Amino acid sequence: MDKAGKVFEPIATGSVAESVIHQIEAMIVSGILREGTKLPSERALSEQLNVSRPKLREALKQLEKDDLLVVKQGERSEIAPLIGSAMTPAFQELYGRHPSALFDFLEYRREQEAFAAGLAAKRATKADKEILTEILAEMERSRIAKDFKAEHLADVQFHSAIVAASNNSTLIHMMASIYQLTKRGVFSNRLFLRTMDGVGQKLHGQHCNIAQCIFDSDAEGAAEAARYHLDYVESSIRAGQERDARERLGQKRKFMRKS
Amino acid sequence: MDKAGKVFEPIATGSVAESVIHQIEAMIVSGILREGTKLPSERALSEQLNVSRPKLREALKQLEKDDLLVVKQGERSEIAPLIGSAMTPAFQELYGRHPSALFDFLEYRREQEAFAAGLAAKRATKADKEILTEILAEMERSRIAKDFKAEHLADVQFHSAIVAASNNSTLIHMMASIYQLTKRGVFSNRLFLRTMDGVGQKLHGQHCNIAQCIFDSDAEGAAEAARYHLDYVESSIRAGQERDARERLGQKRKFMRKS
DNA sequence: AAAACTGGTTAATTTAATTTACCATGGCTA
DNA sequence: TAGCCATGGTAAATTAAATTAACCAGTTTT
Repeated sequence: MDKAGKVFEPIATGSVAESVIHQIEAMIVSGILREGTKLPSERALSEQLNVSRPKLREALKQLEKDDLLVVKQGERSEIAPLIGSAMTPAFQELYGRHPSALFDFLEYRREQEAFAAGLAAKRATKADKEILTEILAEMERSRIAKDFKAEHLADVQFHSAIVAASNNSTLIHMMASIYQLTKRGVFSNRLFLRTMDGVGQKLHGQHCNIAQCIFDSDAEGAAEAARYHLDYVESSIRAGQERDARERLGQKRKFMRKS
Repeated sequence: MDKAGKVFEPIATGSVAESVIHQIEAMIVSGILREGTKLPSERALSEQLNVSRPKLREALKQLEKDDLLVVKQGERSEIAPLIGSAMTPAFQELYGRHPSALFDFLEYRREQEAFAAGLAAKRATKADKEILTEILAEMERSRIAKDFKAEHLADVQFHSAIVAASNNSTLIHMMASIYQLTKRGVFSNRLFLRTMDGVGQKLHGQHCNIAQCIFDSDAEGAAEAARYHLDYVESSIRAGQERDARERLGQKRKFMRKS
């Protein structure tokens, strides 16, 4: 039995603090705990985890040390910033002004969101679908109220929720970085507002179609609907720009006739 | 954050004894610890597992309680019998005498071993392949020495090793029950001896072919070779039975001419 | 401004595990 | 056949890990 006697491995029951760290890290990676999310109080959290407060604090201290948590006395701990930026602030400024950058950006988004929509159609949970339904309702509310800022925010939340429903942590993270550009208004909001103006109803229909394909677990349909939507957004922006150019020419002609 | 605050799960670091039980049970299910295998002494095992002897004993006592371990003072603990019998002793006796039962048995074995050979071709480890090579050599040795008992045992070991290399615990267990019938001589050894007589060289070649397909990771080839082998065994047994029947008729004719 | 919430610290206590010593049984060898 | 050596069996003392409880300091809310 000497031969078989060497097949056992040392038992390694992790410490309480290690187990806590492991669970919180897993929740960060899977997107359940996003950057900025505040944790419950230490007392509440130790109760939920069924561990003592000193041991919980040991774990939280380690997470703070690893730059995953921000801890301040008197305030609840919160998840640290997780998203780096693919662009420096200076490049973001230039990128936002560069005319064709917007279309490159839309092209990239189109492919990523088609991918995400396909995955979401396969993997979305009941909770994911309810979130999508709520955001769609909020978009419609803010569109009717002509609250463009709220409508724009809801639009980003909608696309972000689809990516979340893909349950692919790498895609979630990389797209969060992309959506941050949109949230910050790297591209002039005027471009988006022109797109929305007059075609909001149609865009809403497309959003509903994407969601319906996800609800129906139609992966190909969801990917195609997402691709179609982003194509439509791009062509609307192009049409708006061309309309602007024609109006500028018309104003110039009118001015020349007066003199 | 009240909503998100309910997403943490209680930490459950298992006790030392629970971890030991878990590891040993996993080794039983995966076939590493077979029935009859003796464990290292408690002192050696506690050293390998890096746990205290009292805690190890606590785990072993629970395994004994679950009928997975046999513990006797002064002797090393051993894995308890794990294989139940699909047949009662009375039915085994009848089954062994029933003429067509042998062919039903071979038919069942043929399909199971083709399945196992295919899996083994995909999954066999280096250790699995070495074991097969060793058993093939032992079979050849005992065939040349005309040690039929040893040859028969090696044959069962060969087929059992293929099943083990499939790494499918359910298949391993169910086939262990089947091979036990063979080991016990449920079917008259005379049938098998007649098969071996005169065709041993050919059967050996088939064994080598099966093994070679497994070494080559040829799943389809391995399954086909296994199926062909069991077909050949069956047809050899049938031929032997027909030869016996003709000899009995010839003896009767000879006796009638004398009177 | 006081109360209530939060994080921050530490000593006392409890629990789980380890260490150590010894007993009982069985097999092997001189 | 007795002694030795292996094994499993038992239990008390010690150590390590975790919990409990109490209190302090900062921030937010009423």
